[in-house]
Amino acid sequence: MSVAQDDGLTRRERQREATFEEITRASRELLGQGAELSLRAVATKMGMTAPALYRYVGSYQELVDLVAYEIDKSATATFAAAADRLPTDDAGGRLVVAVTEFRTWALTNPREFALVFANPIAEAACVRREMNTLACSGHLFTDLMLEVWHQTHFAVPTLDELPAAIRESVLDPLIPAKVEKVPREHLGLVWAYMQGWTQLYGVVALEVMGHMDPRVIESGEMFLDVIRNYAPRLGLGDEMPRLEALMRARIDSAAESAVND
Amino acid sequence: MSVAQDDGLTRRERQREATFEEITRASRELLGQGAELSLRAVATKMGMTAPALYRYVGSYQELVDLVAYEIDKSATATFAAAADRLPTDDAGGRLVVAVTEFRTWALTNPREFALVFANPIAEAACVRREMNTLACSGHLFTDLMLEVWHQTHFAVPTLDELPAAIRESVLDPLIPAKVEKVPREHLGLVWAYMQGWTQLYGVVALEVMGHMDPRVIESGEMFLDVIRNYAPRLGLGDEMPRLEALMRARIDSAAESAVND
DNA sequence: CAAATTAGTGAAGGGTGTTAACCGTAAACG
DNA sequence: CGTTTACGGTTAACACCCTTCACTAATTTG
Repeated sequence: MSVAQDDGLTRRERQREATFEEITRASRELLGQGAELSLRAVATKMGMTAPALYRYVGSYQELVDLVAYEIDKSATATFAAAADRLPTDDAGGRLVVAVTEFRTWALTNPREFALVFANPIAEAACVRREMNTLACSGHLFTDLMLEVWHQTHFAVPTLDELPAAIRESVLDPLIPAKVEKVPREHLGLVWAYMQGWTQLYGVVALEVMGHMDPRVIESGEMFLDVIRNYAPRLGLGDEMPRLEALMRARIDSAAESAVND
Repeated sequence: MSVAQDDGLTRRERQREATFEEITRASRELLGQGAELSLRAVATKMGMTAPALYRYVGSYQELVDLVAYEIDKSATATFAAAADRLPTDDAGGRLVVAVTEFRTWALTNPREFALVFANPIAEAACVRREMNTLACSGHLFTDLMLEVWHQTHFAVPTLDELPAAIRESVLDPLIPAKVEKVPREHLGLVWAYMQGWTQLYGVVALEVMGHMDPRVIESGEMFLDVIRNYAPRLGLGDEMPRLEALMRARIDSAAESAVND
């Protein structure tokens, strides 16, 4: 027996899946309440003993990777939700609202951010189950930028304008962007995406790590400045005043809800 | 007695100073050979036992802060040395060469970089002895940028053009830049510096953390692109071809010496 | 029903930071 | 000068940490 239930999973498999879910849940609770992420703490929080966790993860690092992936997935969902509060014909608005949400999330959950985006070890190990489930924040931002390109048709460099190393990279991108729909002559779009990600990651990481005047961080002006300077490359220069208003609204409302925590 | 020697330090104080020096030396050796930085490891490397270190640092975190500060100091010296290989009248060259050296150092010593620039805890604790010895990489880059401004007199926003939060921050800067010599109406320079630091930190941190296509990192094109896009704000737009050649030379020579390690 | 896989246990080894009690020796004081 | 203090080190111990091993009870499988 054990052939199937309604979802094709045997009873044990379902239980195992539930345990995985509980592991990430317990881990995120720990992280959220400022505690260290440790095998023992997670295990005891689940009413288990530490060695038992080795039935599910091969090492401590694997646990970290697992929850990092799960955090990325759920955080990305909130970014997407923010974008979806705007109509689909406002690609620029959707993009800036999503990146603003990214910044707010990072500043509110610095440990989670560090785990996912500043963990030098995690990287290559992003290979548990449904890695191909197109979650991962990267996908979202590339998709939103692609939407913008479809609407503004901003200029992208041609392939032979690109440096050789970049050309290689955009022709065979590692970070799986949805480039299948992009015609080959417009693949410079991927380069624009890399530039944008660099800008976004840079300012957010700097703010989260705190290597900047706290007053500047709190105001969000540096973040806005970076976006403001980058937006023209996406053909959003004219729209910037409206987009900036959108972002400021979200920054302020985030600051408000931060005071009553 | 014990009043003085030639340097006003008593024998014990000199010995203590030497021990501090040995602590940072041992720590950096450990870091350099890929080991973890731990109190025990440092102690045994010095022929001591772990609790003895508590006569010098109050906690593990304090040890980390100590070596972070020392690393920053010595790394900054190498950046300055790179700049000093160019004549003083080439302020632009000196700046781009220094930041290129910064990037190379970061990629070559990722652990050290993470310790100094991605340690969320270190920050406020940067207060051991000669913190006021104007080392800290921040000082160097502000000085080099100030040189550039003296030569190109690039445009900086006036105080009332700045957002309120930024105005406060440049009028009373936390990161102690050499702003005493800057007349009040040109204090927008500090804002330009903050922007530049954001750009530099962003791309370098992204490269070090590895959240980018390795081929792009290896080529250095993203780093060059960031500098290229920022340079015009410093009045270095016309000089960019020459400056880019300078940087490429340093990037390539660094890549060469990396293959035979 | 018997066999095999699974998910858990407890004990143990080796690592970490940290505190406490103790002890020579070098400096400071009368 | 001798006495006292303070400094710089020790060992022992505690409380964590990751990890492995041997073992057991239950569940699935043939």
